[in-house]
Amino acid sequence: MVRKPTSKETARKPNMREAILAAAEELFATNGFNAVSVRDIAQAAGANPGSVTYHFKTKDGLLLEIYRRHCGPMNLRRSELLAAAKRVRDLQDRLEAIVRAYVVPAFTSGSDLAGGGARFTRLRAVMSAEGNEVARKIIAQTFDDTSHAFIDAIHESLPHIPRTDIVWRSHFLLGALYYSLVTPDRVSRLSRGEADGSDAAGAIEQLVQATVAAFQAPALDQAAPARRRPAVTSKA
Amino acid sequence: MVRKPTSKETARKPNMREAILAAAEELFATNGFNAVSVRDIAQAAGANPGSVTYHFKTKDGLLLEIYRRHCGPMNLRRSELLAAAKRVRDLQDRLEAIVRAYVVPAFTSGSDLAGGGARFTRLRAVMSAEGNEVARKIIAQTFDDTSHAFIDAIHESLPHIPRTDIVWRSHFLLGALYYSLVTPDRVSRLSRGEADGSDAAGAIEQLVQATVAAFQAPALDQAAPARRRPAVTSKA
DNA sequence: ATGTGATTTGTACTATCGTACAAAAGATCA
DNA sequence: TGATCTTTTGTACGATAGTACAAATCACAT
Repeated sequence: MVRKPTSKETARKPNMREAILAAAEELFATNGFNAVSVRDIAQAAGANPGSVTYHFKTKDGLLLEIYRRHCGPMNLRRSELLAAAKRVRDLQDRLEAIVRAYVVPAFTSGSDLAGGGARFTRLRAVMSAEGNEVARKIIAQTFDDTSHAFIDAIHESLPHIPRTDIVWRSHFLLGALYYSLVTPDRVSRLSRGEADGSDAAGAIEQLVQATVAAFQAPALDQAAPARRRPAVTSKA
Repeated sequence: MVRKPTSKETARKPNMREAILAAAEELFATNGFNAVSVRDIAQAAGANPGSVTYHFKTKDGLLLEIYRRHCGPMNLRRSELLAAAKRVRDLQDRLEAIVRAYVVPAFTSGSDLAGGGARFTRLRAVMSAEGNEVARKIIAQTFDDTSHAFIDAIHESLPHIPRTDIVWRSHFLLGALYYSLVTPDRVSRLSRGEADGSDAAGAIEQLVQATVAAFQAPALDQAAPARRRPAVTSKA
């Protein structure tokens, strides 16, 4: 023991496990689950392929651990922000605060790592699109409670809107949120450089503003029955 | 030539090529590109694996042909509906007609097959999420023109909203649209059976209603500067 | 210094992938 | 009917997938 830095929280703690998790998260979020091989992940993490098996047993196990790592903190943060939002007096402000409480944790860090929130949310978006079984199970049993809590809170702010409409609009919100993280470049392209799709703060403001308005739209049933003029059916 | 039914458009034309295209479309749209093997597709189409290679050379070629098959008709239909929508006098009605012109072809049949529009749109959603290269190229050079046309039309209906905001909100619309087709079961689940996420007509009405309201939301810059109270930052 | 448990490495196995290609089968027209 | 072109079949090849496992290495308390 000649002044060895105890290797705890001091100089470098390579911590292969963490490196693998981070690399897998990044690769899965950008390329999908099946397009990324265990060897790809190992290489990106500077690890040996066998090391992945050692720490996570299977590729599914690795994905599972990524979810476990993020779900708790993100839902906790959402709960905190939702509780705070519910205390807002003004009804309009409260609705905006609720939406913000839902959106912000998805874009920003869930716990420690910078941009981790956005990366994990993008991962969820991609897994959802691919119909990943592991993800589907976790999502349903981890996020549905949170989703219901938000839907209920929004419904309380908009009692005249049927719950069904609130559910649909919440669904649209999540879809818009996901898509913003999946292809931010499309926004930059279509705006001809005027907007930056990768700017999280800008995306949040735009999303919150648009979503609040969408929630406040009149309910479907009571939409002025005199002006039904869909103009939908063209000749095939 | 003894009255042979010329095999054109008559009795049965198995047309393996079409069967393979349909099977691939379905499988890609629900499982992603890499999760589906050429053998899976062949089996689902009742064809031989080698037959896929014969008709489409490569797996990428197969995906490419799926896009080629749908892009033209869908964009044509959108153009027709957009042109009709632009002729609507009332500004509010016109905006709704424009949004409808964008949404409806994505949910309904692009040309002949029932439900083909929704299936192809779901395919695009999944490919987009997976960052598929083949899809990315086609999308950018095939759909950006249409997107710009819609953005311009919407901007004309809402001249007081900056184009950047319109772009963002159009982006949210597409994200919501995609997500509705990717996980319709989530709507059914969260609404506790009150809504059916698989009901295309219902989804369209909800999406149009919510989106029109989102487009009509005040612009970001001029959002009453006195009421900035984000209530965002919690104690990490 | 040494023993012990945790981690990393290297390698190998089997399965499946996309694709190629020759042979069989089917269609078409003189 | 026989020749020719298109389509389908069957099989095979090299590459790569996920995972297992023994050996090597490391961390560290004694």
